[in-house]
Amino acid sequence: MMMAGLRERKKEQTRQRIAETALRLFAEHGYDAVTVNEIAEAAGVAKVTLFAYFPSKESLVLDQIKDDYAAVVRNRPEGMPPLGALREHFRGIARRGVEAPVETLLTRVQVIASSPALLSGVSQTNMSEREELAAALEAAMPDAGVVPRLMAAQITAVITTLQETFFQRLVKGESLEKAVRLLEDEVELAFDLLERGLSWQEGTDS
Amino acid sequence: MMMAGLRERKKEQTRQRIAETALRLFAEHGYDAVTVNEIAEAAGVAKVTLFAYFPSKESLVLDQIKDDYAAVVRNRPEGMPPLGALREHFRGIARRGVEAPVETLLTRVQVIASSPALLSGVSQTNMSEREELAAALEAAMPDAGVVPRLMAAQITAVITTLQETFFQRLVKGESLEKAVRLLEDEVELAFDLLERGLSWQEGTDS
DNA sequence: CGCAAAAACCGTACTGGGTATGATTTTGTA
DNA sequence: TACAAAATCATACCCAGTACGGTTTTTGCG
Repeated sequence: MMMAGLRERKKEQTRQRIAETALRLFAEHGYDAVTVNEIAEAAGVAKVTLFAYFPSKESLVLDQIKDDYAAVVRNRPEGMPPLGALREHFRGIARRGVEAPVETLLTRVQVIASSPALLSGVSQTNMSEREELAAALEAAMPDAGVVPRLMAAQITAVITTLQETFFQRLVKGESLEKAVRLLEDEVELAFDLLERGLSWQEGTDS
Repeated sequence: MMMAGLRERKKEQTRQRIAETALRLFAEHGYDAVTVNEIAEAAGVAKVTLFAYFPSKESLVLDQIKDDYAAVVRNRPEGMPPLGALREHFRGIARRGVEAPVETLLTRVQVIASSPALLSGVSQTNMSEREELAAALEAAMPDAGVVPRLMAAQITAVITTLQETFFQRLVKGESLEKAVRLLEDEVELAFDLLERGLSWQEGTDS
């Protein structure tokens, strides 16, 4: 009868417990120094079960970090250019700061930043976002050759850089408020740069 | 007495043999289906020796694919803007086509394209190129905040896209000449886009 | 040449991520 | 209560990569 289940809730709970345990152990001893066996044991499950919930050790940390730029482009209001829609989207994100508890987020960022394997995983995620955005842009502007792909590459790269900068500041101990304020300005700057080109606003240097 | 050695030559030879053997086996049976043990055996060395020459299975294919954009920026002639120097650099690469034997190159590209692990490795390489370029740009235009990093991200992303497009055409059976001709045009287009912005030359679509 | 030191090489055994198998327990429902 | 589906598990396995300790090859030099 689809009771919308006790079962489901228990699964979600177990999943949560595994992820939390993993993050805690990683933060304590470092990503490489913790084995999945230890995580499983500490979370009270078997290794096999852990891998039934998470497809890899990386995914214990990187689960659900993927944003969906392509959807932003597809669902943009009539008459708004793709780039404008994306600018609005990130303006919104920057303005309302970060919703998740800062503590956990910060721990996660620190763990990621300290492990090459995880950083690589992040850039993998970015690459797949880029491909999806490229597909959405190609749909929005057909017969434009490589242009949509070039646009997608530039946009994704810029967004990634903004995120990196933001998180670096948090890791360095900057307050959330200040980091958010700086991010707001940089979102505008970055999209201006995208729209008007790198030769705009250089001035001093040749 | 630093005979500039027999030793050196033999090492280079062994290294070459390992890489060639690996590429051949990967092309025949697929990247995942070949174990490093098999490669080592086929190349007549021990697994340990293979890993003394190559730090990982991936590197058997991805060795030396890294370009050095940062150097292009650092060594640019007096008075030339960084972006102009990079444009010249890639114009040159496109014009003189590909120097390595097309056969081997094509095999390598096919193998890479067919393996997620290798694709991930490529994007890792791109990321480190991006960081180096960012450092060079920051040196070229100090006190510009995030701008150099944003530029580096955009430039690297665009170049990566051009490379991907080029190789995709080769894999699809396009002739080298035609692929090179298209690449030449796209280099110009891509750098125009970088310099003048995405809002330039859109026209049809809003 | 002969010989010692360095460097390359190798066999073996190990670690750790991830998977296959097949058995066992838990849970929703009749 | 009974039963089928789903979740969990112990175990054994595969493969990339490393540690260890020993053997062979190369080289510089007397």
